[in-house]
Amino acid sequence: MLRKHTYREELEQMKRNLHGKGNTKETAFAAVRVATGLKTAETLFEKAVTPSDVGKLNRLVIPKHQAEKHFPLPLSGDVSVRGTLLNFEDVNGKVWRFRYSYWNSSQSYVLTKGWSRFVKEKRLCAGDLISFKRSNGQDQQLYIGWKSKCESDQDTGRVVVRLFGVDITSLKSQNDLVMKEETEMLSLRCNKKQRLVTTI
Amino acid sequence: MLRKHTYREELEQMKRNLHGKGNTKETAFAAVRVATGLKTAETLFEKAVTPSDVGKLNRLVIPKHQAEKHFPLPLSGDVSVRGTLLNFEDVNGKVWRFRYSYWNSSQSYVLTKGWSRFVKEKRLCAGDLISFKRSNGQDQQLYIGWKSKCESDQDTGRVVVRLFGVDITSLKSQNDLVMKEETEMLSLRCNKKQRLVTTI
DNA sequence: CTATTCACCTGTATT
DNA sequence: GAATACAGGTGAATA
Repeated sequence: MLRKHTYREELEQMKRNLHGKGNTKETAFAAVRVATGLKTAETLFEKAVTPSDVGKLNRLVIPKHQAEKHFPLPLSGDVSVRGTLLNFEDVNGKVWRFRYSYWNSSQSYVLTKGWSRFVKEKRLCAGDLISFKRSNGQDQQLYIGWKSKCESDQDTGRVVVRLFGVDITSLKSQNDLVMKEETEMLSLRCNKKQRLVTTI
Repeated sequence: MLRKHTYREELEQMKRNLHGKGNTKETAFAAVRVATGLKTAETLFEKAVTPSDVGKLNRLVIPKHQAEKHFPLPLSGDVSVRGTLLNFEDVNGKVWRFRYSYWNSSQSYVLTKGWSRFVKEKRLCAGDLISFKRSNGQDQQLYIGWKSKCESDQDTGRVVVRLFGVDITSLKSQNDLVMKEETEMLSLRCNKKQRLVTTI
């Protein structure tokens, strides 16, 4: 099913379709799949966020082993620099820029600046699962995903369902990726209203 | 009783005695008195520690007046620097390095880093009395002392009494300084056993 | 002002 | 036993 070699072509085709004539629903969905690149992104690791990760400390601890394996800090004269910025794209195509650094005092790797905004927008709760992925393509684009620990409550899909009264329960049986793409297409058109709901 | 002018001579004599022939018990006790310098240390001030001082805040508030009088923070361009490190020697000769700084938010002077370890090792409880002293000698060495608010329970002397079954109750009538020096001489020889007891 | 960010710190659980 | 990882904190600086 993976078609890495046609990726760039698909992206170009998507752009043509979106800005040109054939902007059908199906084309748009495909565009999202391509734009987010998740179909060819490998999951680097996942973490169930702790109360502290989503609390007032405004930071996410990256387990050391995963951090050093997947997010090595750039070196400056044989010493890791203080921090750097990492860009992650979410399933909606939104890019999140986080400050990523190492805290000497606690010997731990953390995402700091920008993280609290992600927690707020995604309504992350303790126990929710976040995932970090990297595109297999040339761009090595990083992605960030999230899943409610209880798929049946605060999930994005549910919110949209209640918003528009549209029965898309059948989408639940499909995989999360497709579901989130569908809900994203809805939220793109009704962004403000959804925000109102999601901030209740 | 103070014999400041003979201090350095006494120290030299102590060294000669310790490393030479005459290492009697009395000489050793004198050596401790000299080494700790407490006999010529003046007490700067005392404080009965509060529950917060020995609790989870991991800090000791130094009364402002005493702090500014005795522990002025170094200046850097007419402004007190953020913090500094102060070394205090306890009666056992152990050096405690505390971070000492001023908290703008509470307008108070505090000992932070290192303080909780002192609380734990000395088993400080709310109401216990701590004292700060400074050597009258050239070194201006700082000392820290502590006294249980209830001399008859967890005092260091008592622990040693129970440990070795030696009746040194008479020492109680002497001043704390001498008592602690005596008990120190015992603990120096029986360090491990005492630790076992004091960590019950 | 408040909220966020930053660079520290520590107790506890685990290895 | 010691060393490490990290969840849960802090004050201060900044936006």
